Amino acid sequence: MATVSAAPGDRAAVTPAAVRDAATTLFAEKGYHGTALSEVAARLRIRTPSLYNHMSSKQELLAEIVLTTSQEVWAEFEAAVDGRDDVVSRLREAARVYALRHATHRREALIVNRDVASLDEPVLSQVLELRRRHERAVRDLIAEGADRGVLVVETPRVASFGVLEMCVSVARWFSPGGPLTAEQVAEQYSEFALRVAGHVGAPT
Amino acid sequence: MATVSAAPGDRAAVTPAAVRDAATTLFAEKGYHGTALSEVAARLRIRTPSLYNHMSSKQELLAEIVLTTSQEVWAEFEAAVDGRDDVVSRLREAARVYALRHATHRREALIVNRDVASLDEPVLSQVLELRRRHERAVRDLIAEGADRGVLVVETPRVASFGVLEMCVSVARWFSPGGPLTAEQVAEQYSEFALRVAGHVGAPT
DNA sequence: CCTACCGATCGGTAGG
DNA sequence: CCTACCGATCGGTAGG
Repeated sequence: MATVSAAPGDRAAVTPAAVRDAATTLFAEKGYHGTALSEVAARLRIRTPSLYNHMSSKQELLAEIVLTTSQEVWAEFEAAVDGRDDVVSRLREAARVYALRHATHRREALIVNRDVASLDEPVLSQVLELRRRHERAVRDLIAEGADRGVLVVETPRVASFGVLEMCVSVARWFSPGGPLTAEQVAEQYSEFALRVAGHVGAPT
Repeated sequence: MATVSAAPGDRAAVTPAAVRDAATTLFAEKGYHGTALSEVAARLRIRTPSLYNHMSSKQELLAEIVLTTSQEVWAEFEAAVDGRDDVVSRLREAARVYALRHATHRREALIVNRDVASLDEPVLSQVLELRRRHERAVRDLIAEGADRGVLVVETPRVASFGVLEMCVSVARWFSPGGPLTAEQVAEQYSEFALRVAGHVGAPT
């Protein structure tokens, strides 16, 4: 979805998805509070009040972007670990899909990490709950690996933050036009994750 | 410095440092554009126009916070690697001081990473130059270690972003009231950095 | 999809 | 350090 009808030189055909896409680009670039709805409208070549034919408020735009992203993150985690019994390969895949998402959905990732505190309730609580669930699942994975002796960490909680936040930060430096594809970066990061978690024999 | 005269129940004695400290807390919490100067003033129990006895603009507050922090990061890096010839111990110390800073200067770190794009020129360029210098220095460290065979990485650039951004993210989860001290976290993160960089024998 | 317009709030100044 | 006040801009509504 998305980007389709938000192309700079595009004509008419504004849709809710186009408004959301324009908002996503601008929120990612300038932040939620740093973006005026007049800028979103200008990007779509319409006047500010016309936006209200496609959305109900600025806050709703933010809520949709952040909640959808957070739900997808959790769904991708579940799909990644599903059917794998080896804790190391579960961690590897969890890190891979998380890093991959942050390379392929950079705008959404930047918004989630920058503007989550600007959300109104009840969406804020829903998003924080999804985030906690993901953090806990990764922490449990690392703790289990440590118990079984296949991972070596001092503090599972610290290692899980190290792993997760490292993946998140891909959104801050990755460029689709760069020398590496999103998949290649995700592959390297899944390896980094195992190294941070002290996977024996991980180097090389 | 700082926090001293910004205590909630405090009386009078507003200084430039107190204004900057109150702004640092609020910018970190709500973002630069999400913070009104009236909130900074309220925190100091004065009226908004009185702030102008201690600063010249909201933008100047941001510029001071971000530029000072960026300069300190570079100075700390130089001090950390100074006098060490072993590339592994240089990387370890660089990661340690960077992680330590992000545990001890959480507010400033959050502002730098969230609101750097809101800076006016010429400060924006100065800050980006300092950041590039730091990134390049760490990348060179990892590349040198790979050349000498003491580190094993696929792409030094990717590994250096992994290491640096992992350290940065300490600001997003560390709590001074938690079970670990800033120094203990920094120690674990310096170990993570060596693991990511494929330091042979790093696990355990 | 538009023009016209709203109250609220913003950063900042005047002038003491 | 204050009150009084400024122009600009914000998100959003009325009404077509």
